[in-house]
Amino acid sequence: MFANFHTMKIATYNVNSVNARLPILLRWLGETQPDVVCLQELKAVQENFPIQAINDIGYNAIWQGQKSWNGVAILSKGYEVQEVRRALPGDDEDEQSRYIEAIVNGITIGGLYLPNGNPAPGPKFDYKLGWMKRLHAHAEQLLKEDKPVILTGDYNVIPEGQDVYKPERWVDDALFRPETREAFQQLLALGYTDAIRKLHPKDTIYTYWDYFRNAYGRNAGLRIDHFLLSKQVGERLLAAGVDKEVRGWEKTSDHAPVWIEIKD
DNA sequence: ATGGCTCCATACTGGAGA
Repeated sequence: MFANFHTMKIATYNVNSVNARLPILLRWLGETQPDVVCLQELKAVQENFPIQAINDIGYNAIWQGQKSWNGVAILSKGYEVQEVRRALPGDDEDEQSRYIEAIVNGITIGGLYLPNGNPAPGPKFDYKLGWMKRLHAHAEQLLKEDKPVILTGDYNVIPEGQDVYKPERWVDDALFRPETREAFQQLLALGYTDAIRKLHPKDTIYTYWDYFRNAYGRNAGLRIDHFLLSKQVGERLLAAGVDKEVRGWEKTSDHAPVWIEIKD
């Protein structure tokens, strides 16, 4: 007999402007039908989020916009998106829209857009490390609640050398510096699992290719969009991957969507 | 080491991204 269970598909996608990317976003959602989606880099103020077009294909959403940059959203088809917070705790002065959290089908889902941090060292790198410290504290707090947790989005962290096409070129970059990688490892040490690496420990897997020099055609990429799963979710993990072909579409983002499937 | 490309802003140029 086969086990009788349903699956739930959760995706993350840095769209690099939700309005510039709307045709591609709608096409990808229509083709892949994820149950839950976290979006980053909306690059739209709150009232310019294309909620009508998203509702029209069956998704509901919560989002936190910002003028020009940043912006995050959580979408779902078939589940209520129960908002928990729309900022990362720990700094009331931080006005950048980089974190949103909801309970969806009993799972706490944090959608995040971690700061880039370049140039490093400097104030932007300090902001990145401070943000990671706040994320660590919040990630630890979430584990104390009796709910499964998924923290997903654009981490702007290259975890290891195998996650970048030429690691020696990135040693001084904010995405790959020792402080950044150490902070990411400290998140995992709390008890979170890197879903892609758990299921594909040796594969070369990228989620981002820059717009320059035919980076996608040469597969000169980075793995910087991640799924961190609490133990309760990690035990339910069935599959994880990257919708790499979307990066090859016309007028596409520099990131590709990343997804997991879990038992429901 | 640099620049290549794409997006937004009140725009014919600059900042940010990674």
